[in-house]
Amino acid sequence: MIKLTLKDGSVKEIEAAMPAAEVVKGIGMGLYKSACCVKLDGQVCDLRTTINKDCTFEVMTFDSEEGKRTFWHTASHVLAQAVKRLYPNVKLAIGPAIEGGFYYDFDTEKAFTADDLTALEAEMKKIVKEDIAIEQFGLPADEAKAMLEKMGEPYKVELCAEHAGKGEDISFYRQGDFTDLCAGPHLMSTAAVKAFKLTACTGAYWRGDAKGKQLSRIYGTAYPKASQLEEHLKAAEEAKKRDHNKLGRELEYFTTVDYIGQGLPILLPKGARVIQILQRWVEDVEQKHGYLLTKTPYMAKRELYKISGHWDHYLDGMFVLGDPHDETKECFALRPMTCPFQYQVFLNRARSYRDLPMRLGETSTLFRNEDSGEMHGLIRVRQFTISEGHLILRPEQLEEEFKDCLELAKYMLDTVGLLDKCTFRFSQWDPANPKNKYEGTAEQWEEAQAAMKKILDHLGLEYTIGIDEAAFYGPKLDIQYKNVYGKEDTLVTIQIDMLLAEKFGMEYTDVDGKKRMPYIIHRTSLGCYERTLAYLIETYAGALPLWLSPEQVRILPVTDRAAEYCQKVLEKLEARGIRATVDSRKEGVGYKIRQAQLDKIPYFFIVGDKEAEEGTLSLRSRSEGDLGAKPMDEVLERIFRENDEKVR
RNA sequence: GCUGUCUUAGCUCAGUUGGUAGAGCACAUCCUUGGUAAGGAUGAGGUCGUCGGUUCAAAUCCGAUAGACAGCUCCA
Repeated sequence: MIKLTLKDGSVKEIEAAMPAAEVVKGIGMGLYKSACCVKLDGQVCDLRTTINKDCTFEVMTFDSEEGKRTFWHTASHVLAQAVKRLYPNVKLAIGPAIEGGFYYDFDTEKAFTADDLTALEAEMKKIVKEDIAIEQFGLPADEAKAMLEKMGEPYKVELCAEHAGKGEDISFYRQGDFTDLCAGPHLMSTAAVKAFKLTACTGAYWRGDAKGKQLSRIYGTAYPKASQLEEHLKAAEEAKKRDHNKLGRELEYFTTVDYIGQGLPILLPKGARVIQILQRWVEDVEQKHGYLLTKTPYMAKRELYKISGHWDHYLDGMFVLGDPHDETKECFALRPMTCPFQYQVFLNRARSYRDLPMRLGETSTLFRNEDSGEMHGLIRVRQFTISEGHLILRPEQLEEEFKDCLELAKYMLDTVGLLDKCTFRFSQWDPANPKNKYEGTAEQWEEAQAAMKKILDHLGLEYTIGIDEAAFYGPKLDIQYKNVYGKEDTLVTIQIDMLLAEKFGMEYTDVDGKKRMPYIIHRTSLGCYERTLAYLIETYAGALPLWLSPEQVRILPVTDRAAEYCQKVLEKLEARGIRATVDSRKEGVGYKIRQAQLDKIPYFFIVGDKEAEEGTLSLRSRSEGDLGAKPMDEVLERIFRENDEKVR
């Protein structure tokens, strides 16, 4: 007798060992039909797994993350089968489930294009209709290798070789004429993959190595029901409408010009205004947090970057003025970071422990010659301005100061309304990194990472770990944000650096009169203003909170008889620092309202004879619509109050 | 940098198998003083991203190049 503890706590007994699928059938055929995989003692397992001992038994449907992944993984096999049927010479690489769907990488003579997807979808439809049973089998490593070689799948042979060392059988899945090396789990039949769509085809490197072979990747998504697929595709369409790269241009926050160059956006008056508001606010808040404002040069001689190590690591990514390799002549480079410039402030004279912590802040413009394929709207650019800062510390100050940096960043992200959707990543080095990216000794890295881990754990911060995501000089805490396409970038970073101080000969005299080397925290509070603006536009769909709106109030006169009254109201608004305009064009009030609404102005006043006479304002908000006529002071007071609150 | 797609008026897009370009919005002028999401009329605006090639003839076909988009790789 085998005892299975179900999700609801009840116990189901089975007479003898049997596949999980049979157990699920026993619970109910309805459940079996929607089952994707099972969790046995918390482990995700295939429905084919034989149950031969007591365990907890949980059935995972498409509603669960694990169920989705199994479903999408099978969908990727259906895709691969279709590709093999239509293009027998194509070689298979890998085809995992990912967030929101799946992809499969293929090695093909000619890369797939959007036109090929239609034919592939049709073939997939056939495979689903054929209701092909999916079977799993294992082979000893040498037999597996021989079979894959016979099948002519070099990438699979390579993957097989990797698994061979473990001494276990190599797992395969077969569905009719298609067999794939795969650890699973998978659905029981192709029939379940009812609604699917191939969404994109792109290039992707084998094993993520840009020097390696480039494969042709097909992305797709799939659902049990057509209605779910429709819903997903619709949601993706809706998300695209918030794309800052589109909306930001439409609303005239920024633009780009071919002959200025890639990654060099022009901030139009609205975008420039928002960034100015953010900058002034950040500088003021940082001052209150004890930061000393600095202003350092935008370029330096090559020698500075040689000391810092950036010359060796990032020469290709710098804008160099002069011949970088001609040592007989002076050579400058635009700065790609602020660190070594700001260190000079500390180095200006001999320092004592009494000077520490020294918190340096700067609104710093940086230049990085990104690869041509990297630029994206305001998110990835070649010139950007960051709320940069470096803290120079005694080692015992590290924890408290790091905590303050994090608190400050969280406060700022919360105030602008981005914190809710941020995630935290502890970016560590990879001791096995083949690119030889990291400097310093293993001991130094272990020390810095242990220090950061301790701090993060003390704070109880939830974070993921990013191996090989560290800077060359130290580990980072990255605050990540996703754009409307789901692509993640770093919004804010706080880094511990135990290496650069030594390179620059930074030291302080400690209490005991001995010279010691400080620790350094590299940090930003609100990140790059361009990127932050991009995320604000996407998060708010262009309707920025009142305090960040470039134009906060627009006054719409109904007739020019109200001009004088409008002017009076405008002056009252301006006296309190509200950014307001009067739309005095000779247009109908309906037309002006439509314009104000499309421009996403937070509040607008409709002002005609009635209001001028009664001393009122007809208030309209972009979100609540017509709010009716109210006494002028009441309306103004409401706006002043909301503006001061920085409410979202 | 790599793979794929794309580039026609300020914006969104039409433009049949090659025969030197159209619409809507926006803009300008005039009329309209109009009350909660588009009042009317007229007009201006394009060497079809750029350069080169094929052709009697190129927005249309070919090549190069610059931008844009998605993904990969990179991101101090």
